Amino acid sequence: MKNLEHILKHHHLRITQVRLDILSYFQHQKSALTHADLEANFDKKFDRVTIYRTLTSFLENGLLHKIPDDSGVAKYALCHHDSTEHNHDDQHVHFKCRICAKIECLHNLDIPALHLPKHYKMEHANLLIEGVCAACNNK
Amino acid sequence: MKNLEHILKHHHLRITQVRLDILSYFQHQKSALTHADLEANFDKKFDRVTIYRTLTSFLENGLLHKIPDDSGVAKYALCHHDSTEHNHDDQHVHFKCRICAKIECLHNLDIPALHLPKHYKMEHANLLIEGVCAACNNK
DNA sequence: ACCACTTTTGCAACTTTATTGCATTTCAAG
DNA sequence: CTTGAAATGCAATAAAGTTGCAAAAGTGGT
Repeated sequence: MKNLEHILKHHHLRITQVRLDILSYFQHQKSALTHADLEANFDKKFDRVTIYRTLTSFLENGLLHKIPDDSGVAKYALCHHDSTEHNHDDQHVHFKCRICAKIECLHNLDIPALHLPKHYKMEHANLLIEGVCAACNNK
Repeated sequence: MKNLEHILKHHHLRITQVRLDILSYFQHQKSALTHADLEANFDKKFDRVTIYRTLTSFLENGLLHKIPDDSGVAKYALCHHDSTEHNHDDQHVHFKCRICAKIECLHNLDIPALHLPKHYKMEHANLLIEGVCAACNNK
C-alpha cells in the first residue's frame, strides 16, 4: 500500500493534517464511516466543518465513495482503484447488517448485468444488500 | 384499482383527509416523492409534522416504501402489492435520472440473484440504477 | 345517532445533519 | 523565502426530521 502522502498527491489534494488523519482512519476501518464517526474521533483535533469539507474533497477527488442507504446519514468508504475522478465507476456491492448496522463493501462481488427498458441509459449502479453480516451471524 | 378508503382500511389505517389526499397524490405520480414535494402541495391544508407522520404510517403499514439514494432526503413510492407489513419484500429496481433527478420504480425488473460470501445472510436487496431516463433521453 | 375510547392532528419547541461567509492560517511552487 | 492559492476555524444559518402535549376527529358498540 502506498503511503498516505503519496495517495493524497495522486488525488490532487494538498497534504494537511486533517487529511492524513482521516485517510489513515478510513484505511484502518473495514466498514463505512459517517461524519459523526469521524467527529467522535477527531472532535478535539479538528473542527466539524473541516471534517465535512475533508469528506467532500475526498469524494470529489475519487478517494471516497458515498454509499446510498435509507438512514438519511451520509456514509463513506474508500475507493479501491486509482481513479482521481468523482463518480468514476467502482462497481461493487454494499452490505448493510440489520444487527450491527454497519455497511461493508463487498469488493469481490460485481453487480450483475441488467436489461433496462427502452430509452433508459444506465451510467452507474448501486446494489445494497441488507441482512446479517458474517460477524453477527457467528455470535 | 380499489378506491382510496378501501386501500387505507386494508392497511389498517383510519380514514382521514390527509391520508386520502396524500395517497391519491402518490397514485397520480409516476416518480418517487419527498416530504418537501408533499409540503409544497399541501402546505396550506396540512401541517408539515402531519405530513411526516402520514408518511411514517404509510411506511409502517406497507403502503409505501422508502428508496435509498445518496441525496440525504427520504424518497417514497407506492408499493405494488397487498402486503400490510413494513419491510415486506417488494423486490424491484429503482432508476434515478441524472438530468431530472426523479426516481422511478421499474416494477418489471427483478433484482438478479447474487452469491454472497460465506456466513452472510441476505434478507433484502436494493438496486438503484443511475443514468438518463426515457423522458430526458427523448428531449 | 350517540357515547366512550382511541388515534390523529396542529402547534411549538427542539435535535440532528449539513452548508455558507469570512478572516486567519497553512501549503507548496518557483 | 516569498507569494498566491487553498485550507482551516469560528459563527451563523439552513434543511430535514422528531417529540410532547392539548385539542380535534375517527370508529366500534349500543
